[in-house]
Amino acid sequence: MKKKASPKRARAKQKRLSPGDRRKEFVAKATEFFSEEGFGGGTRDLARRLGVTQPLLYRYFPSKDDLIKEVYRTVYLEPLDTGWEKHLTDRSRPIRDRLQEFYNAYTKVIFTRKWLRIYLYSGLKGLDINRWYVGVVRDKILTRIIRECRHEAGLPVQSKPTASELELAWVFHSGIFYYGVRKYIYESPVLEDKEQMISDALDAFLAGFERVFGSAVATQRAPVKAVG
Amino acid sequence: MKKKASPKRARAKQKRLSPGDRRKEFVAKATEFFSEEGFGGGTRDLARRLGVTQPLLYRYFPSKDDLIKEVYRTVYLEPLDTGWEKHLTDRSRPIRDRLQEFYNAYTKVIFTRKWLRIYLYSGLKGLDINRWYVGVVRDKILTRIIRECRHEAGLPVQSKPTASELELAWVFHSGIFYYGVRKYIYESPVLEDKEQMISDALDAFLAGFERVFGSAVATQRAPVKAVG
DNA sequence: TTAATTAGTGATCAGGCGATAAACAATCAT
DNA sequence: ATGATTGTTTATCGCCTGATCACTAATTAA
Repeated sequence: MKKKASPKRARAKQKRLSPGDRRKEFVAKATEFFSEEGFGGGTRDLARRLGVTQPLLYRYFPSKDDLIKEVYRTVYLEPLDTGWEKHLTDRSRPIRDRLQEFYNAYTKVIFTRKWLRIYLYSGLKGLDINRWYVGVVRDKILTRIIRECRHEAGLPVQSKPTASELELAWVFHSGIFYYGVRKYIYESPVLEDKEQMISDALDAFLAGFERVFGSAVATQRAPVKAVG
Repeated sequence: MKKKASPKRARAKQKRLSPGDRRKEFVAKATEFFSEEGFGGGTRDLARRLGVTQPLLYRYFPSKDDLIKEVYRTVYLEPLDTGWEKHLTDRSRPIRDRLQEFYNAYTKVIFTRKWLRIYLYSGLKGLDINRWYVGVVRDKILTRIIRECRHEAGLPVQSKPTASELELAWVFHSGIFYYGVRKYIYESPVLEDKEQMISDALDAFLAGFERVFGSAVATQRAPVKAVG
């Protein structure tokens, strides 16, 4: 329903964007901004970074806190599009390959300075969304991993994971997670080959799981890691 | 000017402490305060918590930032009095026992809400003292652990740890560390028995180290964990 | 073209912040 | 006691913060 195309000449100072795009742009840049400055960062500095004036933020978000909540939402939902279960539960493939691929994909999403910082900031705030995410990791990832490990070790897979099993899975998972923290937040030197780190951690976890929880009969081991 | 007739009752309002004790008290309570509120917490709120007025802080510390630095110093030096090497390098005892005892003692110090929060806050700020601490953990703890693991596995112990060895040790260490984060910061339910968590993590780490780096000959295993 | 609508801005407010100076009050040397 | 010293408070300053309002300018509907 465009009557005339004449005014779409290249405006030197094209300020006006469609509301939807503007909002998305604000949230995206605000995520970067707050991830660096922390959520104590000022709305004026944020607006400067966006190339607009500070009051404009309040046309799109009722308050700074609402903007922050939107930042949380987008950040926390980001890793959930990875297609977890597909990797984890396909029993036609060796469990080790499945876990390796899952953590390759998962860490590809969360191992960014932006994501990790927002995550830690919100964790320190004790937000509900953080608790929710921890629950998702436990129920959708770790519980599944344990079930697959049990299956592999010839143990019954029906019952819920024990606290000990869950804890070992958490320690494993957190160890991998913290690789990202060391690299992207502490900016500490790490083993450059991320996949080898995952591979070695997997060896330890799988061996440990079987040693601690495995039945006496099943003593088969995962294949030795491929040397690069 | 003033009437001395008034007795010195009701003088409990104003208390006078020696400067040294006052300072220590301020730093200690400031640590608690900042660990909860973050370092964006206001000096007025802090003073209220101390039971004094806000300007008094500036008689003891030139600025808020100086107070914060002192908080960092005390917090970061706290875990260094544990007597690490004593636990780790006494080869008359099994390596597993040494590691278990070391991590029992170490986590007894750092697994507090206060310590973990200050640590994470300072990590997000990218402070030098945080980098320094990471280096201490690497050089004084992980490097020693690797050396002991090599000794146990019949490998040469002279050369510096490889990047892969260090990484596996980091993943193990971080997994234990993050248990504290989950418990005291995320306030997520964890396995109540901390020492069993350490024990299981140790099983996995030792088994993993040997599997990944161990020579073909040394296949002896650590004793099975005691069932509770 | 014109009128209505809406993205974007300048000015500003109330409140909180870190920090300072001066007045006050408790202690100590004499 | 007296005065000097020093811990503590009251009052306040300048700055920055999140938020609001009236206004301008770009877009759209008629």
